[in-house]
Amino acid sequence: MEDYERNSNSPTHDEDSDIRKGPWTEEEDAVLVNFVSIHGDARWNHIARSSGLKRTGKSCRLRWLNYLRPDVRRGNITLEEQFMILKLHSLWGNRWSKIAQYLPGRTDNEIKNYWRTRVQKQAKHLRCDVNSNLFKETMRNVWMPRLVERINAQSSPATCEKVESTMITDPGQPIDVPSPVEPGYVQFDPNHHNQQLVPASALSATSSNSPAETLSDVQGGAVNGSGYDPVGQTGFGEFNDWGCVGGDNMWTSEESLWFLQDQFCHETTSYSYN
DNA sequence: AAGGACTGCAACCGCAGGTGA
DNA sequence: TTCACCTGCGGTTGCAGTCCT
Repeated sequence: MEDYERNSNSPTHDEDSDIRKGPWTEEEDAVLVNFVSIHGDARWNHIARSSGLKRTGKSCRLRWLNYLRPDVRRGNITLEEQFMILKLHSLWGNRWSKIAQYLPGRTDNEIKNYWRTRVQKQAKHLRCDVNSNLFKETMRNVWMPRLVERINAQSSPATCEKVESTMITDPGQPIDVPSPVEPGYVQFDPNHHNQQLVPASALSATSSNSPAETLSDVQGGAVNGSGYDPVGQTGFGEFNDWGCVGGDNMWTSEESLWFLQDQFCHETTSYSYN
């Protein structure tokens, strides 16, 4: 995506003013980074005016927070981060900035994009609203347990206890709220029984460097094993982990729920449901 | 090979809340 | 108290890259 910015045409100018819009250039980035390093990341309108950048303060702030900030993490959303997003979204809804506080280095914009492009896509394929009970049930009872399986599978038994039933929360029960983590650290313990801080660098070294460990992999890997999202693109006529059938044979919500309940019976052999 | 469809994500927009004069 | 300005947030858009037919 960096290429997108670097290769795209130069930013446009507002007709009425001299304000630039569109992708940032390397030169603009350099100016902004230099200016923020000297004057700090506050008073964005002042920065915009004083730096000579023909950008609005809002634009400068956004560019800094979402891209130029030194601690911003880029790359795939890890399994742990996916779990946190699902869990926190079930608590707070579209409070992206609040959710982002619990995912160090991830921006609200990135999380928002993740939700819209990955999660809402699944709701679409289930033919249900992302806020519907059916979708929430699917997320809680199918997707999150699978994430846990994957997380456990990639964790060393010596260093990470098997994640057990209590992380799969009862729909009627509140989910325990984790605490915001200190910058530069990633906190992950789905149970919150073994709260621990793990250096973000360590986590990214193990998880984010694995391109296949994406949501789509979690969704379809067990069935199709292709590494390519079978739900969003292909997988017609095949069951996927969301308990629906793609393409023209898409299940109705009722059928999905029926499958889900059946699936859930199997899930509970591994995860007891409190 | 070509072109249409789809995807992912950076960036913009509008609004609300906070703050200070 | 009111107004103007600033900041932050969530929603939306635009577009390059990728995939599919």
